[in-house]
Amino acid sequence: MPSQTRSRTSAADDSRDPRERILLAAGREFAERGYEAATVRDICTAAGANVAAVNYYFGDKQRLYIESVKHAHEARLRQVPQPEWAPGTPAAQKLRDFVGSMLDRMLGGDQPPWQVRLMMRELLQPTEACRELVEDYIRPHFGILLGVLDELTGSALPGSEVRRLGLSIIGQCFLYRAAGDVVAMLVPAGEIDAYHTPQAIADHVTRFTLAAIGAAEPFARPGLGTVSALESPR
Amino acid sequence: MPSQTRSRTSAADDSRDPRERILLAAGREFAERGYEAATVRDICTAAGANVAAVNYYFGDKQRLYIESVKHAHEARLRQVPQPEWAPGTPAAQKLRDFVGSMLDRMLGGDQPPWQVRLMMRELLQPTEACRELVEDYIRPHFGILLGVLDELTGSALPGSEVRRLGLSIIGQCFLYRAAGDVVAMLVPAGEIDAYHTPQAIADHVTRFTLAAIGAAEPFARPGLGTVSALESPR
DNA sequence: AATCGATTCAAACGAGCGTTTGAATCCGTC
DNA sequence: GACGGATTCAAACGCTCGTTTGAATCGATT
Repeated sequence: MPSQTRSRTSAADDSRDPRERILLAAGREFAERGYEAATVRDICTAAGANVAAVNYYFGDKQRLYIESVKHAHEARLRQVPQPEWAPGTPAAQKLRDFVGSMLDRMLGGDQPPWQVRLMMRELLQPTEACRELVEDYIRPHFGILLGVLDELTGSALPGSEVRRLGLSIIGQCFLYRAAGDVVAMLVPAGEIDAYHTPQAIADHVTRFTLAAIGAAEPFARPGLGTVSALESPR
Repeated sequence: MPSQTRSRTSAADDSRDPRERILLAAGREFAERGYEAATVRDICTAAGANVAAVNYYFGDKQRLYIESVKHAHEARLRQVPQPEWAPGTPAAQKLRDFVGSMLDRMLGGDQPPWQVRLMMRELLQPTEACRELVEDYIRPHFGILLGVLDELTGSALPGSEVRRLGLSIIGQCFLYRAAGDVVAMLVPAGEIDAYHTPQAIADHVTRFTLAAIGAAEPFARPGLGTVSALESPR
């Protein structure tokens, strides 16, 4: 008899280890449908394994979920390492690199988006796997960003302020990942391809941030005042 | 026999109309657990109604879901109308008002957060109810923001640029709503209450945006250059 | 070739789900 | 007070889910 009807999903599925195959299929399924809606039957079918394999290898569905989140997270870390900067790299360049790689990681087409989608679910509605994800993955990245911002502002700002700057940057990128469908509804049809690619967004976010910090020219020089103070023209 | 064991949830539940009660309970349940995990039995128990009431009034679970999303959306529109500005109000003031009311709507404690949470689910993983939500609720608000930004920049920027500015502002606020739990993990414990209240965030986002546009002082005046320039230490 | 633990399998179990049913109850109308 | 439609109810139906079971199969070791 044939070993199994495989070749159900992508090419990476003929991994020798069935445990690995199930983890992959589970990640995809959980990412696409969510924890409740995903069924172990569908996962096992996609992995070319028997229904009982989940319980044999992972105990139960919940542990499979946690393992698949970790697995996707580790795969992502391997795929997109943080950029290394030569000493003397301008801080503005570092910021552009950081934002660009973050957006690539979130939206980039060179890797399947389901891994990020799975992690996104965790961030939006934290379960058990979330804290681990934050400590291992998010916080170190956030720390790098804070370092760049601190350098960029000449260490003139208190930590709390730098953190808020960092969150402002992440928020701008995050919107495209989390609510990309809605963004696509809000801007004219042809504009997405021209002005909302990862590259274009990275340029915009970097320029926006540099201008706010005072390390680049502002977007406009309107004659309209602030709330109470007045601005000094060039 | 007693009419029913009510008083299960909040005070607004003794609405005379059972249909209304079910809609309210369904909104809360769907917001908290998601569509799949929420059960009509729990919803009906919370609403003080019989299980069959859902099918009697709404046909099936999916139609109940769509109705509850619409219901939450309409209630929100009634609760938080867009601020009106007297003629001559400075654009910077309008921006602050807009951001503040958006954050209040998203995070504010004066109204139950489950309505926004329910709508958030729709934005993140659009279903049938999403397009309607965008057209009726999101797009008009976005239009107001674009108007303020256009005024703020003296109509000097093309529409595509203004839209990206608008998305940058929304993204900064959106992060706190969608990933608030993670934000709380990333900043020191005591800092949330001091620097990440709706008021404080609104001030920060407004200042950040005004600085980027050139309508306020930048956050720092570092000697650090842009990408091509070089930085000079303090 | 026999052995034995590891793995795979088809089949079934029990629970919980959304939904249906048909009778009971309510309530305005005549 | 009898009628009749609207509403409520307890009970059950059919289905799918996660999980379990016990036998069949595999593969290295003796």
